[in-house]
Amino acid sequence: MSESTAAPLVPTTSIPTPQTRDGNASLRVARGLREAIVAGEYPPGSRLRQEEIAERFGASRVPVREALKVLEADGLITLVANAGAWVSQLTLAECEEVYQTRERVEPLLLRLAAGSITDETLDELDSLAEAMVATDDVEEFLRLDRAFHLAMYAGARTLVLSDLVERLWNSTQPYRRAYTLMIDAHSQRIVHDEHHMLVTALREADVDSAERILEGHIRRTRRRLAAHPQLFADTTTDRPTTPRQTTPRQKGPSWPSQ
Amino acid sequence: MSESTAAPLVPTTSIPTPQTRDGNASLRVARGLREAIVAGEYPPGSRLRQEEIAERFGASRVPVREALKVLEADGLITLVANAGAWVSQLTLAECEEVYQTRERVEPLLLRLAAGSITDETLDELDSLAEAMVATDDVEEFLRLDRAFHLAMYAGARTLVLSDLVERLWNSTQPYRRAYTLMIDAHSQRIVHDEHHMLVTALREADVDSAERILEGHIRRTRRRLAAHPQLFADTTTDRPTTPRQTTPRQKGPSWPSQ
DNA sequence: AATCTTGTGATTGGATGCAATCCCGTCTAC
DNA sequence: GTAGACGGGATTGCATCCAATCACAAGATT
Repeated sequence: MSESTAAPLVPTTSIPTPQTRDGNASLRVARGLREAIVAGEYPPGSRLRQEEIAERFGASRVPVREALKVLEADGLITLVANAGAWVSQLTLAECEEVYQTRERVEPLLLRLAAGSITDETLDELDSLAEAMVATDDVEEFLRLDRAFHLAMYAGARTLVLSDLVERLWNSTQPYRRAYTLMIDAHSQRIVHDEHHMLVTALREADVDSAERILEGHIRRTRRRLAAHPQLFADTTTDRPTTPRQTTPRQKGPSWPSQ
Repeated sequence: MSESTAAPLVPTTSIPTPQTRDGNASLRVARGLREAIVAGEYPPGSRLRQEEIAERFGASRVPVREALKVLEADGLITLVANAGAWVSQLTLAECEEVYQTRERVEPLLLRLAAGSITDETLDELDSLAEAMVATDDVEEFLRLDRAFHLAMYAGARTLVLSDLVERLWNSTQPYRRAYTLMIDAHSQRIVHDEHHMLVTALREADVDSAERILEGHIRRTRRRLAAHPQLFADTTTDRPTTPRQTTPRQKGPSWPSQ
């Protein structure tokens, strides 16, 4: 490239600041990497190399490391000092913990949001629930499910709580995906009924019922997940049978302790 | 490569690594700064300068920035791009949000911990509750209150949930402190009674009652806080009456949006 | 033959330096 | 007297560079 300039110094790869704009690089990396993990691009246990991520997002390793700290706090990845970063692997117990937390927290968020749910929102919820029945694409199903729940909560003028709920959703997304892949028609029908009952309760402005239905909905999902322990990291085997290839099954705790 | 090391270069400034040890600096900074904020050393609204923190903890600005990211995720501080970091200021609404979340989440954690509470723990809880009545030092009171609750939860073999509860405690600590300063004898007596009832319920292994008592305990504290809105940042005045001296009241949202 | 030791390559952690941006006191205009 | 503009100084954001640590493979010893 580039003989036009006599001085071959200054490599600069043509553009001086290709994407330094956009305000702040670490935010961009955190957002993008979070999306990629939630989308399943990096499955649980994947090793995340700083330089690879840096190159992918057109940044240096410094903002990447800041983003990794954020994602660790999100519970999405696990950092081990001087060793590296891995996408978090949840044990069944940890996943149930997150779901039990959701059972308590999401009904509250729904209550806080219920007041400002409009008729248009209710119609939108109905069509989302319908679309979930119609599709048989797993990714589409997951997207619709997430959209359904977040649409219910959209009216809440909260920051802390909606943030928390989104984190809880993100950290369990891989397991919802794995489970959805093996879901049967019967369970799918139940999910649909529960969603429909939720919209009905909301339409009648019966917040107490809506809370209870939502709690039961999450609890049933948790129970169904618990019936498939093979989806999770095994707690019994401390020494991994797989001698750690590119993905050391458990380099540190699957969830950072602090 | 090279010769047999005839050259005694290597300045090494006497001590090779004065405090590089200790594993990792950003963890040390995050821990120390969190303690300092929770201890009230930096009140809400304080500006946090990277270089000052770096010097305080004997590190450079890079690990400090990583620590700031972690504390932002904790909800303890608020980062604004290209502007700086401030200790988070909660509005009354945000503080109530956190308390409502605690009302739902802490009873669950108590339930999960209840199974492994020993008699010694119960005695310890009793003495902590007694000590709270005895003292009239605010900091001591806060420390004991925190110790009481965390001791109840100590037996829970959870990581996500206990982490979450600790974060919720930390982010509301300044307001508990401000409130405790103006607490009357009557309210203090109620707190003591609730703590005593909690221990009693736990001693009788009545988890359902314990959950309800704990929920009511937190709710009553929230109500008392709400009766003192002057403790919080004001939502009505968008332009701060105080023209921002060292502490710009609201540079961005008091809680990071993502 | 199995285990311990040693050394090399790869990866992470942290310090320094520089460009971009913002804060804030001061000045100007109405 | 109040609101807006402006420029110096301070502070943040990021890239590069170097040291420290770890993983892993080859060799030596019992």
